[in-house]
Amino acid sequence: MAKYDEQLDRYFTALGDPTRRAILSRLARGPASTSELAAPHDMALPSFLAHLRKLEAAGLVTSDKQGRVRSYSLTPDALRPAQDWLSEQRALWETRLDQFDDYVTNLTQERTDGPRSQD
Amino acid sequence: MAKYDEQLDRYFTALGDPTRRAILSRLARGPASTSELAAPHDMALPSFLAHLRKLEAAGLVTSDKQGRVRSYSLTPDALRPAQDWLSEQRALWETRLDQFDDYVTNLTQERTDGPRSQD
DNA sequence: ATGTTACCTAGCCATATGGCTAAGTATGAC
DNA sequence: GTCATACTTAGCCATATGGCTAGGTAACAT
Repeated sequence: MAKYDEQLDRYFTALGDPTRRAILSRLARGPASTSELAAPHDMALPSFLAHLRKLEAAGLVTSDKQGRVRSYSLTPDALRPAQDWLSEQRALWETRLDQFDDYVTNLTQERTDGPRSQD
Repeated sequence: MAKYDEQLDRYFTALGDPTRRAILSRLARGPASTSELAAPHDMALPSFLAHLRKLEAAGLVTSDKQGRVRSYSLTPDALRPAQDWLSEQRALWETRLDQFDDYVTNLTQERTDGPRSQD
């Protein structure tokens, strides 16, 4: 499964930067224009715009330009995919940690010197 | 809050790569050695090792070397922080989307021409 | 002791990322 | 029309990232 999910790449990569997470937190308090968003960040505007573009490419925010002002807001269900992926993984491997626990117990008791390739 | 959470940076950045997510999925099926993990990836070993190191630096996996074999396994609660951050953000902004809805309604009714800088 | 296996280190290279300045475009104000 | 505002584009630069080969080092096998 998963034929190389580039969207998920952009997603997590976008979240892996403090400036971008700060933007998201700020937007959580309501929509804002480019310059409003940029103000607290000590960074030239073009550099800042690059972050906004990445967030938008990742589907985390959307923007709408009216006149000369571009307004950004959070994409409503944007974090769902990440949460889904994470909880899926977590479920998978918590199950597995249990099974592994079994396996080790088993091994200790039986002393079967086999490899663990159980793929 | 959040005085620049570098761990969260490493975390999300580590997840933002298909090879590394594949490693995690593989490990969800049980611990494995370096070469077992590397096998399905068409990549030179040193390049692959770099991914493993990033996952470990992010706290997503742990490793243990016995003899000449290093075995990797998932860090049990590793995905919690990411999940927590995500659901916190989501809660925040879903609340806010409601509040914003209120705000807009209010604005439409009262016609108060105030700025929205409420940070 | 010699060889093989399994991993590690060092160093190189190409591209991506994240920052900058300078200059351009388009809208709103006068 | 002229000017200020609010982005946007273009192009430069330094560092980080992700890949490679070549050559270790340490453990197991013979």
